Amino acid sequence: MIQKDELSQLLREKGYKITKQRKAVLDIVMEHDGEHLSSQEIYELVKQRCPDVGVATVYRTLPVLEELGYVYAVDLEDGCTRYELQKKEQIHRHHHLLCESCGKVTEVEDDLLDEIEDKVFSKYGFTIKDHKVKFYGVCKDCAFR
Amino acid sequence: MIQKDELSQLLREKGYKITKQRKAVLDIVMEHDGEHLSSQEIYELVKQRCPDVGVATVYRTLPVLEELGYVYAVDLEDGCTRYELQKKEQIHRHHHLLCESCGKVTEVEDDLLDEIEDKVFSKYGFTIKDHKVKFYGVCKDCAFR
DNA sequence: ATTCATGCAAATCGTTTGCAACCCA
DNA sequence: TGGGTTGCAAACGATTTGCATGAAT
Repeated sequence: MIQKDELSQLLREKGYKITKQRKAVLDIVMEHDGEHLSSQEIYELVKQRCPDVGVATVYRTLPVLEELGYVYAVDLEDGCTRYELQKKEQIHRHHHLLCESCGKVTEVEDDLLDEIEDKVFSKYGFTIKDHKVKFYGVCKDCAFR
Repeated sequence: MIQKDELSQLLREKGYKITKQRKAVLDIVMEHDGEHLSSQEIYELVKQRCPDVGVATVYRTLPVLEELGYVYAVDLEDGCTRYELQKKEQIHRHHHLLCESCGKVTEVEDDLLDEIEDKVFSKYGFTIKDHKVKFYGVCKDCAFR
């Protein structure tokens, strides 16, 4: 598939070697678009398909995929690192809504941070490349209980 | 001091007992206003003053102080939970700028999220109570290297 | 042939927990 | 008194590391 060739190329560009383990990890993450799998969960899914893959390899692969722009880490406050597929079209990652009542996590595609990012640059001289935004509150379903 | 009496009252209201350990932890955090001490660092500072305080107590106290509104946790991506003094006047906590070059952390007092918070409510029915915002990029000093 | 990547197991490290002793209310 | 709190040490769990083997270039 096209994706695979792209992965090979990106790996090559950064001086990384092309291995079946790296392809396997990317496959799993791509097949779970829209989810926030933890490193452990990714490991277990990879393991189902390639039983001879070790945990360490998965833990070493994820940051590589992040560097290549395939995934990014999210912290959903449950004590582990989770990863999401990075959509190509998006420059910035999206925001997350964390419901304090039911724990549900909702994605917000709207960015809307341009104003504050401009202000941050003019006031602090800080050039923003990316952001992580989490909102805490109560989701629609829980509001009526 | 006034603060101490206030702590006692808040603890009492929540059904917690007033102990010298809890006062000691709050003292340390208040004396380090503007810093982002890790739980471990807070423990060490408390320990200097009260050598008989255990780690577990500090780890159990910090979430209590957070519940009372004295502090809040920040994740500066270095593998540990850090705490900041919550300023009374502020409704929301402030944002953080993380320089990818020198690692410096800068605070941004401006909130400027009203627009997006309104939009999130009207679009998702999600009632926002608080937020955590981190910006990644390059600070002024590093921009010229 | 080199160099980097892997699997395994042991090691790390921040944080949590069980429990008997303790102390505040 | 009685139940929340504490200190200690052991337990935990996610992640990392050392190292010999194995695969990619």
